[in-house]
Amino acid sequence: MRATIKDVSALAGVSTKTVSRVLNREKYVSEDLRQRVEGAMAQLNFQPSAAARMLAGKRSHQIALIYGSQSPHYIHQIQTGIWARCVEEGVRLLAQPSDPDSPDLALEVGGLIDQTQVDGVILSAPVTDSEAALDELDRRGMPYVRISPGTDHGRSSSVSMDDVQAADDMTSHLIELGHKRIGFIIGHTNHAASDLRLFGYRRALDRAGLAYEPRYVRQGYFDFASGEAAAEVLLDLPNAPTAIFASNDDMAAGVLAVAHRRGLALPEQLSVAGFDDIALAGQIWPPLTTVRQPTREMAYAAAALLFEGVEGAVHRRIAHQLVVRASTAAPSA
Amino acid sequence: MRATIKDVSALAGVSTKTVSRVLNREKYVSEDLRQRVEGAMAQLNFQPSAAARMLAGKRSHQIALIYGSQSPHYIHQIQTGIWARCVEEGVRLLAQPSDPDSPDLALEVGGLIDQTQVDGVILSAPVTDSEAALDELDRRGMPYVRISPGTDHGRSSSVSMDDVQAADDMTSHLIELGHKRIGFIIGHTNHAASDLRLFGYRRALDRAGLAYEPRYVRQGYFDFASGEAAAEVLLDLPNAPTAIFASNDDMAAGVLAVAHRRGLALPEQLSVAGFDDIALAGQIWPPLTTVRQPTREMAYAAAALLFEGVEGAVHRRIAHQLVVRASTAAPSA
DNA sequence: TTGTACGCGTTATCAT
DNA sequence: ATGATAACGCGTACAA
Repeated sequence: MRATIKDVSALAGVSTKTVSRVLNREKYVSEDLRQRVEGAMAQLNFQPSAAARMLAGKRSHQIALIYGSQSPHYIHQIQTGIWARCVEEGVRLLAQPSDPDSPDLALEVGGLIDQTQVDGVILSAPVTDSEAALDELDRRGMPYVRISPGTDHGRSSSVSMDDVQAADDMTSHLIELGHKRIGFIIGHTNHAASDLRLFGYRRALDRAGLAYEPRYVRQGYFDFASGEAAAEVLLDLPNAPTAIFASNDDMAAGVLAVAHRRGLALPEQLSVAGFDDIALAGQIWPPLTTVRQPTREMAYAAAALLFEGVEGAVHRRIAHQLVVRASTAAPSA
Repeated sequence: MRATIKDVSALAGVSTKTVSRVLNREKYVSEDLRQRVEGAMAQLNFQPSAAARMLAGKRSHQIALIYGSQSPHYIHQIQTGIWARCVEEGVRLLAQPSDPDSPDLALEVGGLIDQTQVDGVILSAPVTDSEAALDELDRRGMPYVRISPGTDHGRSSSVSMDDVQAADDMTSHLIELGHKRIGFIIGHTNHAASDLRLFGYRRALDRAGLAYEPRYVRQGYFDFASGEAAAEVLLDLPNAPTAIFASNDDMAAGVLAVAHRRGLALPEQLSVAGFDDIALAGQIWPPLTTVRQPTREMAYAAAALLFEGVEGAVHRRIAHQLVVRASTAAPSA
């Protein structure tokens, strides 16, 4: 038989309201009573009914994470980060996968909120950019935080990394090593970060006084194959780059594969750099130098932002980190 | 303003209980009324309150997935599979990461159940083997299904793949290609599947009339480094294997790395096989031949088992699949 | 600082 | 096949 507040109150010799106060850590409870109540709760192994709390109160002690078609590793990082903050807050996490392109995404979101009465919602890219879903959230006055939104940055609180600076840092790192011909593979055009990373690459070149050479820049699509294709073209160039910087790690893995096939020694003959968006290539081919994307930290910060209940659209930027491995070296040519 | 059952019943001109019946797809509602009620629900965009349903009823329309320290990819497959079945059932999924080695895992599990009143629980390895957690579940009479349990198979319903057969299949495949010296790298000793896979390897050898050579078998620990180490030893052998079969893909990746370093042509000079437990190596090094572990299918089946509410400890075995790529070829030596 | 009475929105029980 | 009414276990509002 599950113990209820009534049982606790009887055992402790206080009113149910007092027990409720202790449970919710409200002020105005004497130390004396608090102890008695906590003792009784422990003795009965009292566990509050989430259902009753939701129904009676305003809060549900639950938040939802809505995520879409990202890589498993990315999603896992997101979940882990949010989870960590939720535990601190004593809040449960409802996982809600969803298709960002589905026409009834908005309905799903609306239904989720109306049914579960979650206290807040965290959106992970690319669901972050669904107008309809956001409208649904706004209409209900539901607090929400977006992680790495691609558009409409002023619309809600959000958390993201500084893609421009990250690409700039990596490019600068290569320049400092002495590279003058640095290839760059652009990410998928439908991803906002792609432009930002390209911009960071150009900014670093500019600052260093190196000319921007369009032929060293190839369009990719965030997948292994497009990385391979781009690398083939770049390495066939008359004055081939001594370093190639790919906008994500799947493409960087493609570059590495091509380098292997061509018998290029890494990093002596070619420096390869990327982002560890999915932390894949870096594990198998440790020689890849990467920008570590602070996914887990962003997620944690997003949850924190939600619980802090700040006013207006607060933006929080999380620092990235350059993981320099043996793969970047001074150019030999 | 959210619409309630009362609103719906008023609009439809029926009692609240009838609306409840329609909502829960109960029998004994005339087609006529059902239509009226459903019309009213749609018109008001009625969304039932999960909290109220839980409090009043016996079901919570929620199940929990408890998972531990698996690879992100594995966890993602699990979640995806369960989610798919939950959607069909109109049930929400509560994600509950947890440390399988934590002393208060049982308390967490108990608290989760008492607080959320979930309808059932799915345990994913290695949480599946926590005596204390299982006890807690049993004590409450909570239905649960385990995915790939390592021990105590009769204790609850469970779902798993046939590790013995899978390893047998792969080994047989190599034998059929003509390989007579097949190296094997054992998985981590604390993982039940390790023994089973070794057994499958031996069984295939036996059946083919090939002698089991202990020197072709090395102990590994499911990680990249142990795969490398084992490969170094195996390839240094006087009569080195013409094929190496690793018990998981991290180790197989290690084998591939060593082969690369030694300039061995794949698959001409060495065939490499593994399990895609984390589906990692197979993506980056397509030439790896693998046993595809049906993780998502197992998860789906686990949820199905839960919803079917079968009596006793039912075990369901999910079929694996041999993904043969260019990496296995007839031996050259 | 503590207690009382009521209501949250649904399902269960029992009646019809 | 349908309806009336009483729980479910907590938080809120107000009183003391």
